[in-house]
Amino acid sequence: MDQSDQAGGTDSGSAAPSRRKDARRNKESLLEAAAAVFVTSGVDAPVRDIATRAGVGLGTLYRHFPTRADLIIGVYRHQVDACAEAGPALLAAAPTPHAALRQWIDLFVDFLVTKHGLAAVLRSDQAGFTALHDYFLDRLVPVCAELLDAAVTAGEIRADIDALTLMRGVGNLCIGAESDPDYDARRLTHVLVDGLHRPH
Amino acid sequence: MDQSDQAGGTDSGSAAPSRRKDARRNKESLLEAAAAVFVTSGVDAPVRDIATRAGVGLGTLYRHFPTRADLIIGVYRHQVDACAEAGPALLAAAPTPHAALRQWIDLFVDFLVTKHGLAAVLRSDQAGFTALHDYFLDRLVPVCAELLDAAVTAGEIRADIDALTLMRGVGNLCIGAESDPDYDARRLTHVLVDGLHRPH
DNA sequence: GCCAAAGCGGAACAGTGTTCCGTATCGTCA
DNA sequence: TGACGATACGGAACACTGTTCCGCTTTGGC
Repeated sequence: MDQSDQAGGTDSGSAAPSRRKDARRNKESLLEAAAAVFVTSGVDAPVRDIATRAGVGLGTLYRHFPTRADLIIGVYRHQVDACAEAGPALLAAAPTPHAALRQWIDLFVDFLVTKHGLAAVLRSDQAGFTALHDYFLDRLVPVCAELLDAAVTAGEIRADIDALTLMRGVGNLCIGAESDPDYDARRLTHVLVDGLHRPH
Repeated sequence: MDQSDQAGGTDSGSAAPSRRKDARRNKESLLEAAAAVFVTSGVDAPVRDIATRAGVGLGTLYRHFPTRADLIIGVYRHQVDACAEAGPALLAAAPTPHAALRQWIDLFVDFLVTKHGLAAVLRSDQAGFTALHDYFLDRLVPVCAELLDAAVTAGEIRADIDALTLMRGVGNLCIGAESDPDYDARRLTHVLVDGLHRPH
């Protein structure tokens, strides 16, 4: 897992990196610790565990990441961005837009099901998680919309499901997949995507 | 909402109703209070709220319902049973097994999306919720399997999705539907069920 | 080296689930 | 009817978690 410059340059809009070296180092430690703890205990892991592993106090954690969502975004931003960027490439390479959509959704599903509890928390209505929700949606929905539009234009699929709804559906289908070998989220998302096909 | 004899006769396997009138009355009060609180605050409502509304102590609540899942089952048992019983009737009445399946799933979806947070907790991996999970599955999966089998036998749908997987998928698609008017769980489940159609 | 600004740590608070046990109530039997 | 054992009651107390707050420390610029 690589998040070597989360605290650094490419922050989209948020606060500039601190001038103080210790602050930058702590933020880095927190991201590393969070990534490790997320793997073992899921994204719901106690905040204290993360602070302890990072060797910082709770106040420090909360200053750098006011909500758990900020921490999760920090840890997974790179992977989400990579997924977003894969969309146009797939569209160019795949035989049909529908095939591209299917492959892109596979990518998204693979990402989600390997992050213990992420799909669930993405769906959470708890206050404070809207930032997480919004980040994922801002980044991925436009890509999904592009693929969807292409498939609609090609006459491959029905037009009454918008990108947001589809993304939420796919995200929901991934909930719990990581902790239950009998539940095949990938196959179900395939069925869902198949169901988009124009009835004829 | 009617749960007038939850404490009474048709308990499948669990403890016999208490000989003491106060105990029976308290159990009844708790079910009523829980039903009311679930409507306003969701199935995640604080246990204390339920005990307070029922006018009993926490110990009493926990004695009658050792886990939140037991309480939820108590409150919704009748509706789950009704849904289960509707399956064969639909199969007999609908023009095709696939149509029956679709209607039955609509029934299930309507039930879930009107119970604030139920779908989410159904999917929860937290210890103690397995009883809830199991109750729903024990009751509904056989019905779903019957509908599914009929549709497969009729050659209407693919055979590689089992009832359990489908039920989980549908349940997942319902998560969050009650709190977000833009998310159309019913339509998505239709797409999913459409996707079951044999590719030709 | 000095100092204001920035950041740090963790105690303290608040909300929740869960346990436990002294006390009150019930149903029964003499 | 009165007494007695079984049953159930209530809520204080504990454990765990998220979140806030503030006195103290460290840093970087002068």
